[in-house]
Amino acid sequence: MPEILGRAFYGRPAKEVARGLLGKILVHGGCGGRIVETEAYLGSADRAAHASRGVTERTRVIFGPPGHAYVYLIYGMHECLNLVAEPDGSPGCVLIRALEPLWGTGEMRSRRPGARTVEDLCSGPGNLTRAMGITRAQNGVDVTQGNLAVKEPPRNLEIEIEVTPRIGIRHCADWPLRFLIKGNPCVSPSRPAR
DNA sequence: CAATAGATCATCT
DNA sequence: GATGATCTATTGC
Repeated sequence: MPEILGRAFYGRPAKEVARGLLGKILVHGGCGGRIVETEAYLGSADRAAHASRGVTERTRVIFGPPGHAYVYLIYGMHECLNLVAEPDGSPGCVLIRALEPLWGTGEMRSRRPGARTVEDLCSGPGNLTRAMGITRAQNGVDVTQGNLAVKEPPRNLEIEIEVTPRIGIRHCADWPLRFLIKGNPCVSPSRPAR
C-alpha cells in the first residue's frame, strides 16, 4: 500500500514542497494521477500570491497548518487546487497544475466530455479539478487523512525536473517557481502571457 | 500554428 | 466597480 504523505512533508518552504510533489500520486475518491506540474506561491513578498495581502476570509487557510487543501474559484468558472505548505502561521502554498491520469480515467472523461485525449484530462489547474471532482467543498480539508490525499508512488521513477517562470500571472512574472517533469505529455500547454 | 474573444463570479477596493 | 494562479472556440495566417 502506498503511504500517504504526512504533515512534515508539507511543513517546509513552499518551493521545496512544490519540487518534492513532482512524481507523487494525488488521489480523490476513485480517481488518481501522478503530479507532473506545480507552482509555488509565497507570502507578502510574492505579489502574485493571494496571501501577499494578508489574512482574509479567503486566504486564512494559507496561513494555517500545512497539509491542507486551498481551493478557490478563478475567472468565475474554474476551481484551482493548492496544498498548504510552511509551518502553521507562515503563508505558502503549492498550486497543482497538471496530473498524469492513472486511475478513474473513465470517471474523469465523463466529467470532461470536451477532452480529446487522456493527456488532456488533467492538463491545467482548472481541468484537473474538474476531472478529479474537486470543488470548493474541499477547501480547508486535511490532505494527510481522508479521501483527498497525496501518496508516495509505488516505485520511484527517475525524473528530470525543469524550472520555469509561473504561468498566467502579471506580478512577479519572472520568478522561477514553476516545476515540471521534463518531457511529460500531460504538462499544461504554454499559453500567451499577458 | 498563433492570436483573440468571451464566458462569468467571488473577493477585495 | 475592477480584477483574476483559466479554458475553449473561433478567427486569421
